[in-house]
Amino acid sequence: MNVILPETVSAKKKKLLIKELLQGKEYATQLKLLLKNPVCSDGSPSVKELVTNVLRSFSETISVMNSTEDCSLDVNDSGSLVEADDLKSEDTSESKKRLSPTTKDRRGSYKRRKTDETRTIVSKTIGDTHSWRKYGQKEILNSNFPRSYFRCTRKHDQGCKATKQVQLIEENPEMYQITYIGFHTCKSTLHTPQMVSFSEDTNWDSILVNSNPHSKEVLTNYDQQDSHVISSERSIVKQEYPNNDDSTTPRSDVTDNLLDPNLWSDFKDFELSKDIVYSCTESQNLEIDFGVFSSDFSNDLIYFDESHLL
DNA sequence: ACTATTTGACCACT
DNA sequence: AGTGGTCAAATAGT
Repeated sequence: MNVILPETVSAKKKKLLIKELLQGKEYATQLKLLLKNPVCSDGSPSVKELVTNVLRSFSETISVMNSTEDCSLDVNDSGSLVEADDLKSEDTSESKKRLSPTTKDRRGSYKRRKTDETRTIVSKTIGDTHSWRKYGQKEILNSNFPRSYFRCTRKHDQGCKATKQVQLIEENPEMYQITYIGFHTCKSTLHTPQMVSFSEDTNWDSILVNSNPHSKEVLTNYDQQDSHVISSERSIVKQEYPNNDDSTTPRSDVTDNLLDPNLWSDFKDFELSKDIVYSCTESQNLEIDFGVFSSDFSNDLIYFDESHLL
């Protein structure tokens, strides 16, 4: 495990993060012992309780790390943190709308953000609780489906840098691969981002987490009716759907399916939802590598390489 | 040179 | 009027 905390993370937060990680490690250790010696009826916590605690610790940790965003911080091109307000001041919408005759047309003058945080999900729908504006569509080489580019509608008034790219998956045109780039710094969200929470009623048999330092992909499956198969090389998902009559009409344009309030009412950037495959890459604020953490609940196997912790 | 990504202008819809 | 899609053009990256 390789956690690099930036200078801008306060000592208090660092303390909190370390506390949570240590707690999670403790729970994982207990779990390991319990799995080694399953006949323990001495009042020690159950596997379910321990797994809940481990996941809660991770969720809490990531929530705290994400909360650095709340300080209106963002990352500029050189990788250093800047105030979101500064971004706002340099990008006022109305002043740019009409170019003066002397102003050069700045179309295409952009900086490609190679190191921004990206999260890739696979979903049947492309809508979410954020408001997006489509700004481009392009035929992509070696793909039958065009890629659509969306930006946050708050980009100009709040300097929100979040963008997403949507593309139908070649191997499964029923599913969209959605790549979120950058975090929302706008205040258009309905509630504060929250990590996935696991209740006592969580169906553990239906959850599979498989992550390694190379693929960094997390597959979640809350719906037992669905069957996901994922390749760690690419985000390919093969899925059997619940009876769905419109499955015979492939969608060629992602705008057909922008908003589905019922399906997406609970979806936020960092919330796991039904039918979603998450693939997280590098973080702009924190460089996190959870090392080797794999679990197979069906076989009662769990492996967490804690040597990476130190 | 080529592809991917973004911009700004324009337009349709509500 | 506000919102959001389309599209040609500009530019970054390889």
